[in-house]
Amino acid sequence: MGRRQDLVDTALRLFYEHGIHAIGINQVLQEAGVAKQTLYNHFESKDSLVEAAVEHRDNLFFDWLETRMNSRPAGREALMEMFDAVHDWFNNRVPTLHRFYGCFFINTCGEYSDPEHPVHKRCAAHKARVFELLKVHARDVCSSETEAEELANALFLLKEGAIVKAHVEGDLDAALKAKAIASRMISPH
Amino acid sequence: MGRRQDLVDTALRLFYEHGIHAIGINQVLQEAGVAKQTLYNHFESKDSLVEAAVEHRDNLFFDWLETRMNSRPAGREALMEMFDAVHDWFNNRVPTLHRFYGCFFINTCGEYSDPEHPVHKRCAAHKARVFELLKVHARDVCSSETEAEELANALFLLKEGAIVKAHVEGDLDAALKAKAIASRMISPH
DNA sequence: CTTGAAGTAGACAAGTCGGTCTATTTTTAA
DNA sequence: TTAAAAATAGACCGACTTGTCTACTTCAAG
Repeated sequence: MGRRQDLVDTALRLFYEHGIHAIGINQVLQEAGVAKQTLYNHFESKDSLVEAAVEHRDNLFFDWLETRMNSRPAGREALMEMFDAVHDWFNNRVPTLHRFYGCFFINTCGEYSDPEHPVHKRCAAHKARVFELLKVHARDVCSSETEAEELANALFLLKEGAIVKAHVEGDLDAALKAKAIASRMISPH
Repeated sequence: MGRRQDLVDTALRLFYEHGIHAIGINQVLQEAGVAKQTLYNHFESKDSLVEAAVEHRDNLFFDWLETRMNSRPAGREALMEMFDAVHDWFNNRVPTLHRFYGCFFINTCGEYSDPEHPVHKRCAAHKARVFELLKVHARDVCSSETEAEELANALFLLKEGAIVKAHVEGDLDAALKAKAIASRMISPH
């Protein structure tokens, strides 16, 4: 599989579960079974490993969500599928995404609050990417671009809110509640 | 003001801006201008200082929000005021809450993912408290308890989503967008 | 078979971590 | 005024931090 990917996989898993500053490079190396020099052969610093982990998570998450939404008929059903998908995620039915510890990008921005930091920017880029995916599907049920933008925004806020509620409060049904609210927003009823 | 409160204030400010694991006890001491032994006189460990900081932020935030909502006529206007309040927060017009770095409780749960950890529990308790506040005001515009619960839930998700969008993506109008969506949910139009 | 790249273990550096301890000074109250 | 309480500076502890360096091994391609 390659040492580099081993490092990124292990780093992501540990960073996601415990936060980035709580995890030392030595722990990543030990759990990945890789020598220290190999890490600094592939990455110039811990920060660049962090960036790689964020990028990896971006692809992992986005591809999964896109596939799930595209697996349903275009329009209303595809949009609703997003909530079913994150519901599965919250309830640990998506091994690809690891156990649920909230949103890795939200958590990471909590540790990199400076919006100009490369890591923060990458997290923002991920959210923008997901928002675009939502907009694509929103257009299928809206008669104008403005309307699609507004619907995508509403669904996005509900989804983010559900992630937070599920993680902070441990509400495993947060996604279903968000879905019920979203359902009323998408015509036709 | 008391050394204890100096420590809690300083710790909260630093934890909020940089994350908890990124801030060492020595930095808190230096910026608070307090000796190390004094800290361990008031707190038995860093973790208990963290708990105190979370508790302090809970009161700071809740009292502020409650006051703002209660300053408006009961019902629809009080509910809408929540979005204006967080809009001011996002745009750094609430000195009490410091500069905006997202939600301290969400960020903190990103570093304390174990739901049984006292710090995580305190964050969950804060969110539950805010939810109850929302429910109180939702009852004023709803004809049944079930309806009030559902409305409060929708507004809560929109608010949490807006916080995330404002912080991660730097969208300073996220609260106003959430408000527009919420507005359509509250009868009478 | 050889050569060079890639990986290994582990010592090492310079600094920080949370936390303890001592010895001294300041503050508070009787 | 005096005695107790609280705060101070700073040494110290062992463990851990990111990152560098050396010396040795594994492995693949020509």
